[in-house]
Amino acid sequence: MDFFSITGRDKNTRARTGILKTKDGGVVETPSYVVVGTRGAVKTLNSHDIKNSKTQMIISNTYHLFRELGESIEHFEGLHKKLEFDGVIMTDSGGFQVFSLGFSREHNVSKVGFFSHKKNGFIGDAILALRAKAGIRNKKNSVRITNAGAWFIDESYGDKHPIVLTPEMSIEIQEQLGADIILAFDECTSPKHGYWYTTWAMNRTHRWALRCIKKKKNNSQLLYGIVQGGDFEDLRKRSAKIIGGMPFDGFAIGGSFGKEEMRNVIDWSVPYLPDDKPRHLLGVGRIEDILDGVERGIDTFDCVIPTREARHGGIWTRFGRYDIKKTKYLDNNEPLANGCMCPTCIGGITRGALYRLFKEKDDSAGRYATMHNVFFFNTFMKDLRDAIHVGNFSEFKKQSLSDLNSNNRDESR
RNA sequence: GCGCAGGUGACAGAGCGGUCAAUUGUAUCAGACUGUAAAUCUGACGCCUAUCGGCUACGGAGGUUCGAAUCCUCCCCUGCGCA
Repeated sequence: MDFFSITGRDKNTRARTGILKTKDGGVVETPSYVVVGTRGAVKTLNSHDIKNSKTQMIISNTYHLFRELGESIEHFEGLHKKLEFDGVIMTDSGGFQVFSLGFSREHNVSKVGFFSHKKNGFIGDAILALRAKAGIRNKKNSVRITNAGAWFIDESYGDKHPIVLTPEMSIEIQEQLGADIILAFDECTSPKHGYWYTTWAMNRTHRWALRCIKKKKNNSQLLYGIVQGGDFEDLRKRSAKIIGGMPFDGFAIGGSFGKEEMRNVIDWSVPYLPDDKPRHLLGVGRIEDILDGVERGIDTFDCVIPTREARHGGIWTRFGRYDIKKTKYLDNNEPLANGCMCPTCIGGITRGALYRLFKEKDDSAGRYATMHNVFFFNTFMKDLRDAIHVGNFSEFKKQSLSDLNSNNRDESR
């Protein structure tokens, strides 16, 4: 049962290093970045690319895989086979989709902060009628939440009837998907919800957590509980205390909140979570956020930023992000980042070359960019671990932030 | 030379009497992206102006009309067909 061991601590903060060993022999050094592979694949990458980009962990998603696999999930080969990945795999429970397909759309809020623009797709009358029948008032919201579970009426799947996901189903599906670490089914709430709704939802998440624990059969998987409670101090503390007191193997902090609130949320939650178990911060992964999280005792992070932004032409370096699609990179023969040892840069793909691939809409553009970004984030985590090991975390954080901010003047490295 | 089809903003291509500085796509520029509704989305995109607004524009020159990218005449140019 000793799957997580702490190997080092920072003297002045809650930052720590550890080793996470799963029951199938997967080993991860923390703090670590979890690469997102929602549908059982890291977009644009093959298994070699994933490995070559130094990936230790991948997270896939219950909701999307369940929708995609349907009945055939019974014969699913398992995520390790699907991804051809022998590192550690997590699955999200589908709890985030309760939010991202639900109130996120209704309230126009994202994981951190608000959407800067509205995204309005066309929704057919049949879907709207189904939603109305299910008691969903808002046109954009496709989720009905009850104490039993969540009902999805998703226009992108052209649903003819609501698709149910309950805590029990989520666990069952996650057992079939076969990740090393699975998550309790929770309700991620919106910051636009008030105190009472957030309390109500949080209590429901707590009850769902118990149902997940009860349902779980597979002993080779580790189950994490999820702390909710919005951006309310007393709720976060209560949730951390309650979830932290349940027999989970690890803990995650979830929710949608503002950038400033995020630090508070972690500070309120972490002290109530068992110190000897791993702590995951769900869906957060900008460099500055990682530094803030690690400083506050977070061990693992997952985020779409390295992969999604890569596909959008965003190239990460320690000086921040730049857009490789800008014309000024046309004849630039430098590597994506100076001294970078990622497969893309080592492979001789220069900025000019990648610029051209993006302009030609070549499929490999996203792949090269993704490999670079994933490698960058993973390497950043390695440097961060090393800094903690040598008692240098605070200096590392300061230097990293200073490098990031220098991006305003010169993003050329 | 004859016949037909055309010439619209960087390009492609709508519009065919007023609501047209002109739909749309591409390109360009700027921005966003945090448990993936996302290889996506938003905004700008003739000139001047912070804004109101003004100015110049739909091959060229005239004309008809209160009013023309849209109708008429002539001219120039392009593509296809026939000689």
